[in-house]
Amino acid sequence: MLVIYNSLTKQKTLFTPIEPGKVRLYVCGMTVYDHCHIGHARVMVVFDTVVRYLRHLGYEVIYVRNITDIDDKIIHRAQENREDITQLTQRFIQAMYQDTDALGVLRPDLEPRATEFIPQILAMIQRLLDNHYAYLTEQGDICYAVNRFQDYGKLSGKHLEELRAGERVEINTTKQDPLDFVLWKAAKPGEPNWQSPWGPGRPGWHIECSAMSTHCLGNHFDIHGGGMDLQFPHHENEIAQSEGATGEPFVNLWMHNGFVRINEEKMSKSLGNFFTVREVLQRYAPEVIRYFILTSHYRSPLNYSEQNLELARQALTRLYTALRGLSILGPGFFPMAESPYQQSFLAAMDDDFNTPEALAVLFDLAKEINRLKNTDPNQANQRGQELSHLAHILGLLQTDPEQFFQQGQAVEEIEQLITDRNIARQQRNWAEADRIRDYLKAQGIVLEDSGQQTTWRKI
RNA sequence: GGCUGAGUGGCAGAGUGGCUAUGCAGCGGCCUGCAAAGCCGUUGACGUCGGUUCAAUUCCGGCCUCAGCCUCCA
Repeated sequence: MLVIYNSLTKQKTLFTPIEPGKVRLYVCGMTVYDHCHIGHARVMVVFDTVVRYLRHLGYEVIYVRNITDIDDKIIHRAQENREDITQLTQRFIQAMYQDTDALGVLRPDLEPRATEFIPQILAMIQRLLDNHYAYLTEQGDICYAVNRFQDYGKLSGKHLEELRAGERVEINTTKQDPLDFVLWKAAKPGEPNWQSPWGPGRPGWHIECSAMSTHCLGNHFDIHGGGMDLQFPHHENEIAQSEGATGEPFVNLWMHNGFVRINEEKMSKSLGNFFTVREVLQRYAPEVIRYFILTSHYRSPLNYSEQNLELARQALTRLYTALRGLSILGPGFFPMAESPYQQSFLAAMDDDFNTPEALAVLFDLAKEINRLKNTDPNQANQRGQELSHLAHILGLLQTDPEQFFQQGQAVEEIEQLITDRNIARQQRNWAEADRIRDYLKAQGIVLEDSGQQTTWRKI
């Protein structure tokens, strides 16, 4: 029985899809004006894991993750670069795919882009105007009238009065209420724009997600996700827009993942303390980054540090070591019916996607495999199969162990040296054998002798 | 100031009203030419002050500290 924490009710509740057996899920994706950083990687990996698990449970999942390809930051960046906007966004969309593919993030089923949904956006704004949730300002913008929406603040636990008290003074505004937000921005000279009944302009940030999610998944769908920082105002505004326009409940369950932190501080663009995925990939295998993300529960903070990445590398090494030398058929094969490991794993994942606990089960399994390797190779293979099967749900352990250990090293040279060393060992020339081993160790290659065989791995 | 969330052993990080989380590191042993890996055993913890209870790290309350949102942000 899958239980998920709902940001809307601030409680864990039994997950019940609107339509039995089907899950409709929307996640706020990237604004494509720069490379993915580790914070983006976390959203991608977390919800990829959610989708993988839902599918494992047998749900038919429609996973939608949008791309924001028009907004202020994109326009500014394009101006800075003296680059065409489409060229800029295309470039970073490609870069995003490189990063997410590396991390084992499966592509969403639908990936709507704001610029491709202008008609739907205009239609929704028109409905909001018709329903008196929106108004035209003197500047020609369309704004959402926050006080018209009864439940405004229900997601973030905020009240209009309190928000107003802390409001910063905005100058030159023609809004009726400082908390009102823009649905449609009238075009300024030189800015990209689209035709609308209210003149040329472009969509505000929040409206695209309302238009795209309801268009792709229907007015009322199961799960909406994103980073914690989107809870307010972005998701709050999405609710106001969608429910205001459709008159139906928008989303049953809101999931928000925690931040990546550096030195007890949020990793963010504005603080400038971020690492891009491609930077980190230069030093760590992609799977290490994925593992690292899954070591902490998705709602907890994730502390980024070189040391923690190193811990992740070592932990993953232990799992791959257990798999080493076994014959694994692939994640689809899993002959065992009743298994205490599988049971614990599923129980952990059923409890709001508790990946740290699920990973702990993988280590229990690894220990069992290591024991069995000497006593019952057949059983060891079976458990190895199980390990691979369960890890697959998390998107882990899907490469060949030797490949993981070798990581693009000059394999032939190393194996020649190992052969040389083993000849020396046969001749009981320990000095020479140790010299070769130390030489390789200095290059980060560790040798392991077992019986007649010598294996190696890159640290 | 308002609203969230968190404080667990050397580090990372789950969890539980009484029973070993897990990984890395440490200690003792097995294995090994010596190692490495692996296996067996083992040390070590729940911010603080009260309350509830036979029993609290786990429930309740106060306090302290930290992070986040309230402005673009995953």
